[in-house]
Amino acid sequence: MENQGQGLHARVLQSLGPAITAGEYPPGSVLRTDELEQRFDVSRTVIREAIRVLESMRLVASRRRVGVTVLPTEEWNVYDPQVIRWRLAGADRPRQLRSLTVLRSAVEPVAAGLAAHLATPEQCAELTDHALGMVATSRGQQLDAYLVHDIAFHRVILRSSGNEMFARLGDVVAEVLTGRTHHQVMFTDPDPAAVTLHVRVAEAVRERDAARAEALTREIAAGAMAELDILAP
Amino acid sequence: MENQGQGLHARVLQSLGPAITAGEYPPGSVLRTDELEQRFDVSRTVIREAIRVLESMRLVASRRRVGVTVLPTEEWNVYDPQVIRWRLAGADRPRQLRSLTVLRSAVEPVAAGLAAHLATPEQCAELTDHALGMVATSRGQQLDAYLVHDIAFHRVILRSSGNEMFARLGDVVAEVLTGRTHHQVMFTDPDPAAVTLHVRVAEAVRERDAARAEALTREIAAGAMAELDILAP
DNA sequence: CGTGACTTAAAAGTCATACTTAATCGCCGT
DNA sequence: ACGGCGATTAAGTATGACTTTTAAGTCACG
Repeated sequence: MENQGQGLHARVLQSLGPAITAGEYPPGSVLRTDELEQRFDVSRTVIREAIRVLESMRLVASRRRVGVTVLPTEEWNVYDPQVIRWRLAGADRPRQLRSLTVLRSAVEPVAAGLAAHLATPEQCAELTDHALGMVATSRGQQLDAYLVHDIAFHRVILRSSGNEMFARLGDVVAEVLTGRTHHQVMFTDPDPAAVTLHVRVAEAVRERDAARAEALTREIAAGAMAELDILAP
Repeated sequence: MENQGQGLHARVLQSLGPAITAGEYPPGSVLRTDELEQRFDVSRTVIREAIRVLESMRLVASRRRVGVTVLPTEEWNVYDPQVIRWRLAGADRPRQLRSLTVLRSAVEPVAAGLAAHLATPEQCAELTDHALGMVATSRGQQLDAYLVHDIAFHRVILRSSGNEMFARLGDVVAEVLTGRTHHQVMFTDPDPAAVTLHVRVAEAVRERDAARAEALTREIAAGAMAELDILAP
């Protein structure tokens, strides 16, 4: 029996998860375990484990005598990294990207303000390094190298905030930035204004100027929103 | 075989989840399925399903020949509502409450600003109703009634923002507010200043004044932070 | 003495099957 | 028309046999 993933349940999950989040099964649709058993040619055990996981993500609900019903979008655990990844890979990627960018615009400025208070000298150094890295790679089609620094920069900010909820958004930001680079203005170099803002945020944090760090990060966020044509107040 | 919950796997989950998030099993500890089988007196099937769910929450990782190892805190899906509930019920409730309050302070002002743009007339009405409800119940030990309006108010703001990520934080805010009422200043009536701020937020949203709605909500958040002695910039 | 290839065994993963439980549907009687 | 009651269906649970991965121990060889 050949296997490709890290377990059969994972394989089933990687098939059902994207399908559900993509809306292939509209809310209210019913899946039956024995049907899935046949479709994936695996045992009951495997299907049930996959279902349990989908259930914990609130993508589906399992009820006796009726089957596994797909839940409406409002029920989904949209903060589950797995769900985020599936949705970003699927059809409503644009919508998802907007949602996440708005979330970023709320969180990152506050995180930067906290980082200005709490960042260790090492973190300040990392921040500066990556900001300078962004400058160095901001011209001449080095978008991938630029992206690495950009992601790292925002990750450090979020981690330095000392708030675990913020820190855990690092992956989300990484996905958003990656998505942006690879699916939008692939050809043009990054906006020089944005690059400068990053350098100045690093400065502000180093100088423990929370208000300035926050304000500057808010400008970066505004830029990101503008790129996606999101209404900016 | 007697059952109390909605399924045996749920019962196991409700026992293991809180234990792990409370730090009863330090990171790196190993659980073996057959040991758990005996401990809970259930079949492998049930244990495995519970493990799969814990795994999807990144509380544990299962590896062959070694067992189910508890992951360090940084790995946990701290946005999973279930995980949040477990942690709020456990030992590091205070820490968790702080993290969540900081998150609120970042998100809610932005949500309020968006709500000012997007709230429907019905939502504006709900907002006003609940704000007035807060006023009406703000004096004379009617804390439970007050709490209901407070929660509803913040829920409407988050939903009106038109951002699904924000909307899904409604439950979190509800937990935080409930926790605050039931575990802190249970005896004193709510701060009149906070009550007034809610009324004014409702006004600002109704008048489509995004900047004012955001600023006022920021004041509410600052108050919540102050209650928990969180450094305010 | 070290190192690399080989063996072993422990624990998770999978499967098949039998059985239990709960809830929906429809029949039947009032 | 309606309400209860049994039949039926699909999920839930239990169990035992078997497979796969892999840490760890062993042994021979350099």
